[in-house]
Amino acid sequence: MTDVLARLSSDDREAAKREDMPDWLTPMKAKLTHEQFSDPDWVYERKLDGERVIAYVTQNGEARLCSRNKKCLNKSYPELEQALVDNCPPGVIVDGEVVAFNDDDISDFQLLQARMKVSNRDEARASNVQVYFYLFDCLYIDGHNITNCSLRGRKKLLKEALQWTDPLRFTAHKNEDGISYYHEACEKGWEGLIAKRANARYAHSRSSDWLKFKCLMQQEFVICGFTQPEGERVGFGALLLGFYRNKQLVYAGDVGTGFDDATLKELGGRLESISRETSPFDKNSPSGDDITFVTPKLVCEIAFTEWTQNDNLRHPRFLGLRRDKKASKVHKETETQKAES
DNA sequence: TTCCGACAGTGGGGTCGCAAT
DNA sequence: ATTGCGACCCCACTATCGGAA
Repeated sequence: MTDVLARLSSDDREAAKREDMPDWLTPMKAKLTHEQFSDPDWVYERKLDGERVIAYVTQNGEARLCSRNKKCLNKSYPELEQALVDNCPPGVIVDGEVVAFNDDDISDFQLLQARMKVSNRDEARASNVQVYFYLFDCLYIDGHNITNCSLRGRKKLLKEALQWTDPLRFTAHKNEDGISYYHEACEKGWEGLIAKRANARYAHSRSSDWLKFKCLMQQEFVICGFTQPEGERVGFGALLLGFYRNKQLVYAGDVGTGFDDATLKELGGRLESISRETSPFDKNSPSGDDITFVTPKLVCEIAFTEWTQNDNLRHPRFLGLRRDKKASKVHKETETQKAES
C-alpha cells in the first residue's frame, strides 16, 4: 500500500482500484431540492456560480481542463493550467468550479463569461477578471481510481495532495447545521449550498447523494404578452414579463417553464382573449413575429435566481397566477417605490 | 404497487463566432 | 456592415418509461 492511500480507512483502501489513469470520467451532478435539512451524515459546501471543470494532471505533469461536456478549456484559463502544473502532483484527477468574484465577493457568472473568451496567457494576465479554481473532489490519485471511496476519504486525499495557493482553492465544508448554514448563505447573497452524503461514492451521473440547496428570489410580474409554441408544445411558448417603474412597464424577459399541459392550454386561451396589437411596454419593448401582446392585467408569481444587468430574470420559472395583486402595484422589489396614487 | 432515475423536449439569459443577408 | 443562428456556458421543468425498491 502506498503512502498516499495509507491515510484512508480500510474500507476506502479496499474500494480504491488500481488502474491506468482514465481519459475521461463523467462528472457527478447534484439534484435540486426544496427541502433543506441538517443531518450529521452529510456535509455542506458553498455553492459557487461558475463553470464546472474536471482537471486531469497526467503522469507527464501536463494539465488538461475539461468542461462538463468534454470540451477542452485550457485556452480559457491558461493561468489555472499553469497553477495545476506547479501545485498538483502528476497522475491526479480533480473536480471543481472555476469562478470570478464581484466587488461584494459573490461568485458572478456574468463576470466569468467575460473571461471565457480569453485564449492565451498574455490575454489572461491582461484581463482584469481574476478567476479561481475551487476544488471539491479527487477522483484519481497515485495510480488508483478512488471514485468508489467515500466522499470524506476523497476530500482528505484532495486536501493533502495539492499545494493550496491562489488561484487554486480548497472548497471548505461544514459537517453539521445544514439548515442554519443555508440561511446564512442566502443572507450573504451566495447562490446556495451543496449538501453531500459524506459516505457516498462518486456517481457518474446526477445523484441524490449530492443535493442543491438554492437560494431563490421570488416576486410577481405582469403578463404583457406571449410567444408561439414550437414542436409538440401546446398553448404558448413563453410569457413576456414586466414590472412598473415610474408608471412605465419595463420588460423583464420571458418565462417558458413551470407550466403543465393543462395550464398551457388554459392560460393560452385566456391570453388570446385579451390580446392586442400594441405593446404595453415602454420604449424598450421586445418585438418579433411570434410575439402577441396582451392587455397587462394578469399577474403571476415567478421564482428566479437573480436579476441580470439588463433587468432580465435568470433561470425564471412560472409558479402560478396571482389574483390578489393589482398589476399596477407590481414593481421590482429591490427598488424603492414612491407612493402611487 | 409505488417510486426513482434517465431521457427527450420544451423553455430561459448571455456570449462568441461564423454565415447569410 | 448588420443580422441571424448554432454552439457553448449556466439552468428549471414536464412527460414518459422502465427498473429498482
